[in-house]
Formats: sequence, C-alpha cells, structure tokens
Amino acid sequence: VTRWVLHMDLDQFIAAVEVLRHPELRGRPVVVGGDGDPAKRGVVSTASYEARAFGVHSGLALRTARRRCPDAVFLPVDAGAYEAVSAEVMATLAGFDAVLEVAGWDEAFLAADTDDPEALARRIQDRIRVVTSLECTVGIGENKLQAKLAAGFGKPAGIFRLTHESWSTVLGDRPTDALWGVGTKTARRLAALGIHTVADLAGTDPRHLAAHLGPVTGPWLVQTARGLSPAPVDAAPYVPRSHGQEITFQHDLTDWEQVRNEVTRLARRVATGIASEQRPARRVVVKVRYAPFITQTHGHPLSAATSDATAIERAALAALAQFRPGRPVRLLGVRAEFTR
DNA sequence: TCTGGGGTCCTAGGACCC
DNA sequence: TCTGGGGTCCTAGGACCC
Repeated sequence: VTRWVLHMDLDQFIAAVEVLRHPELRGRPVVVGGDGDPAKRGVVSTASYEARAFGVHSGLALRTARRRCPDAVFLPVDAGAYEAVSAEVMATLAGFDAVLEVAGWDEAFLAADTDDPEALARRIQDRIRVVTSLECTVGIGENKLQAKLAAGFGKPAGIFRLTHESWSTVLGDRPTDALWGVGTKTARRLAALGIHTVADLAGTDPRHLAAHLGPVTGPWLVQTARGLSPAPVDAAPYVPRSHGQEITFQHDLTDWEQVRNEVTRLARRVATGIASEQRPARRVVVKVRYAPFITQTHGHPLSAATSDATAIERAALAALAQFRPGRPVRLLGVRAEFTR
C-alpha cells in the first residue's frame, strides 16, 4: 500500500451554509460579507457560484459586488454558524482511518495508506454529504502541496489526482501565482527576473533566488515549483501564536481622544479572548490604518508575561503613544502575542 | 478591485555582546 | 586608536492565506 495525502475542500462553504439555512436561496446569487449591507465598507467573504458568474469573488468590496450583481442576496457573516457546521465536518473526517490535519473552517488534510485513494475520496464526499448536506472537492497527491493544488483543479464536487509524474504536465506552463504561497507581488518580482511560468521557476538555481528573495523564501519557491513540500500531515492540535481584534470604521476617526477610547475597547476584548486561552501574552501590537490606506504598527512588550486586562490595556495605550496623531484613522487593531 | 478580519511566516536593519 | 566578524534578539513591514 502507498501513503497518499488527500485535501478536502468544502465548495463555496460559507454561501453553502447560508443556503442550507435559507433553502429558498438555492440557485440564486448569494453574497456573504460584512454586516450584509452592500452600501457599507466591507468585502465579500464568499460568493455562491451563481454570484461568481457576475465576477463577484472573495475579497471584492461589497459596493463593487452590488454594482456587478445588483440582484444578489447580501447576507451578514455569522461566524458561529460556520464554526458549528465546520466542527461537524471535521468530526466526520475524524471517523476515517487517516491522520487528520484541520486547516481552517472549510479545509483539511488527510494522510492515509491505501491503494485506491479515489475510492477513499468518494467515501469522504458521500459521508460529508450524508451528515451535513454539503458538497466538497477532494484533491489527491503525494504531499500536501500536490493535494492542495489538486483540489483546485477538481472543483466543484470533483476528485483530482496530482503527482510527481503529472506535475509538470499539469502546472509547468501555468503562471507562478498558480502555486500555493505565490501571490501577485511575488509573481511580479519573479517576472522581473525573467521567471514567468512554474517550469521557469522549477529550473531556477535556488541560490540565485536566495540572493533576490531571501535565504528561506528563494529556495522554498524553487522547491514548491518542483512540486516538493516536506511538511507532513500533522494531527497535533492547533496552538495559536497570537490573538487580535481589529475594526474598520464606517467613517474615519478624526478625534485622537476617540482613537484612544477605541484602542482601549479593543484591548479589553483581546484580554477577554486570551483569558480563555490560558496562555499569557508577551507583547501587544497596535495597528493604525490612516486614510486613504496607509498602515503602521507599533508594539510594546509586557514586562512580565500576563493575560491581565489592565496590563494589556496599558501596553496597548503605550504602543499607541508611539503614533503621531493627526491624520484621519480608517482602522484600528490590537493584537497580543503569546510566548513561543 | 477604493481595498474585512482572522491569522502566519519571513526579511531587513539596528542594538548589543563577545 | 577611525575600526572585524559572528551570533542573537527585537522591531516594523510585507506577503500570503482562508
């Protein structure tokens, strides 16, 4: 038997959960994001396939989404509902004879020893459909990178196998940002070096790229383009490194006293959040995004690791004191970092 | 594309030490 | 005295992902 890695990816997860709760929306364009008001500042979390046909996708401004698809149903994000369904899906996956790594609300990796990974993939799809009425895509690979990318090719509701053997045929001619971990910025930097496709990147000297993109990132990019990823599927429970809260204001704040008040409120919410973690914080970082979209951060160490609300509040205000007041503020954030 | 909110990891530069 | 080299830690910013 062979060890295979499977990547389970729920299709249009957030929109699908909303359609389950509101069956009359099935077949209609559904857009979930912000507080459900497309006139406000906010972005699309997930759009149903019907809405995607109008060019609406995750990350798009809600106002733009409404312009592209005025007939869409706009719904607010209801994290609690998605968490509950996600937990059901992951519990279902835990019933399979495989190493399970949860990779977010709507994704998981499974490592299993089998001679027929497609059959296992079908059983996973059937089981999830029976238990939750949700559709998913399963990617199959020899490592997590291959399985993850394979799922993208299998959508929606499909099964796709990507291996060392098929890697360069499937991906070689594609642009570098087809890879997991390569976005538009990195793709542009690579293009400036004459590297346009996955095959170009796979054939690049890792040392050459290290000189341009850093000692870790450079060689990592080349390995990724070759379909290699050493990280095994890891069933260890997720241990957060930080916890934060941030808020974008519908109207920019111009009064610094109000900025201080909002930072205090966020710090208290962060303190409440980490109290349940049972892990003390080492540092507090405050983020300020000035209008139009200029972001700065400043941190303040906690003299002793603590989860005490007053200490976190004081550290947040000390961090805020390093900013220069004046320009209108669009967003504020407070994040507490745990000891490693 | 006028750009959320939750995160993670890497980079580069400065401080500091031997 | 006009200035090494290496290691580690901290910080702010950037890129990416869901």
